[in-house]
Amino acid sequence: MTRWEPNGRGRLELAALALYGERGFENTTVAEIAALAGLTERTFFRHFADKREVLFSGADALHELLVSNVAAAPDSTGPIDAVGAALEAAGGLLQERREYARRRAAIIAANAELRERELIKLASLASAIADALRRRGIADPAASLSAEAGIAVFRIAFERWVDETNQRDLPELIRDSLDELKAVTAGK
Amino acid sequence: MTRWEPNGRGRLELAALALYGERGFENTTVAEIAALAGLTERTFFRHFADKREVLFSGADALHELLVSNVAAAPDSTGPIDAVGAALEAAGGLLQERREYARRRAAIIAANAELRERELIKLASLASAIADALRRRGIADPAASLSAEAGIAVFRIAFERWVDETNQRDLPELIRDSLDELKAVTAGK
DNA sequence: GTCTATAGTCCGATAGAC
DNA sequence: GTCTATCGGACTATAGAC
Repeated sequence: MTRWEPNGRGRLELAALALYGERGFENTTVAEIAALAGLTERTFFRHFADKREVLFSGADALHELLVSNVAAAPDSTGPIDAVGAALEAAGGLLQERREYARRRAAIIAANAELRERELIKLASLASAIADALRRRGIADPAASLSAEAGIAVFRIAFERWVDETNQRDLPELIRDSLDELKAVTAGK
Repeated sequence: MTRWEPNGRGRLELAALALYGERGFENTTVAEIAALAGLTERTFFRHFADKREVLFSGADALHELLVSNVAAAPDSTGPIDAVGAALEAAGGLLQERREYARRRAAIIAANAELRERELIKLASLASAIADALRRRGIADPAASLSAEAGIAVFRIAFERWVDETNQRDLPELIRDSLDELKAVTAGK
């Protein structure tokens, strides 16, 4: 027997997702999330640096997956395609949790502070991808540009994916989005 | 004679820049900024929605300049080049206020909350540019991608520009950065 | 686990410009 | 009179200090 119910962190994440979804991020207090998870406010802040971070702790796994996939691409693959392939693989994982991803996306889209946090997470992702490209021998600014362009491609594909009307899979949308970027920059 | 010194808003902006620069964003209270400007905390929040916004109110002018420049490009110009030309023109304006721009950039770079705010401003800029492209008859996702890619190009050029060691002008760096993106997406 | 500083909101009051 | 800029004080919640 343990003194506490297990997985307090996970319970806090679930409680936050539920309350943010029901009544919105702004109309939810940390005390309410903690109470729903059977914990105290203080414990919430031990697990998460702030009220927003509770929605973003899963991002680390995605982060590492992307970096290792960029590193694992064949030597002959150019930077933008190495990034594209890594994004498609990550998109495959998100595809499997589509309902969760869409609920979370709706919560974030509804609040400016959460959108800010999401953008800085994506920026740090771009920075990590650029590092991985540099380790492949790609010089700057090509490394930074490929990473940033890749993130832009991902964002636009993701937006289309969460659109109710769109039934296509995320990896497919990512591939199309990258192709479209190539067409645009080629002056088509 | 007026009851108040004129231009309270401008005084608040100057006071904030000075204090954020001296002691950092986190170690500055709104009350201190207001006191330095000869106003009260309450008045600060009438002008600016929050403590960060005081650094970003100049962004609106840049916003409109970019949108009108995208709209003004010749019909024959493709989307990515219309965006590129608009960014170069905006870069020319920043070039004229280099010292101010660099002081402000250093303050923002030193604080995560300020970086978040900057990213969301750039995202809204990208969205406005995409709108302008759509008004030129560019369909999505080409419009969104051109706008987002343009912002990525701008960010990377701007980073290089604020680098002490780099003596090149911002418009020139923007042009180079766009050329580099074209090379990367062409598979070079 | 308690205490506290500070961001940010709300209601209202006041004073000058037009 | 209307409009706009200022100030006062009380209030809640976040987030960090102790």
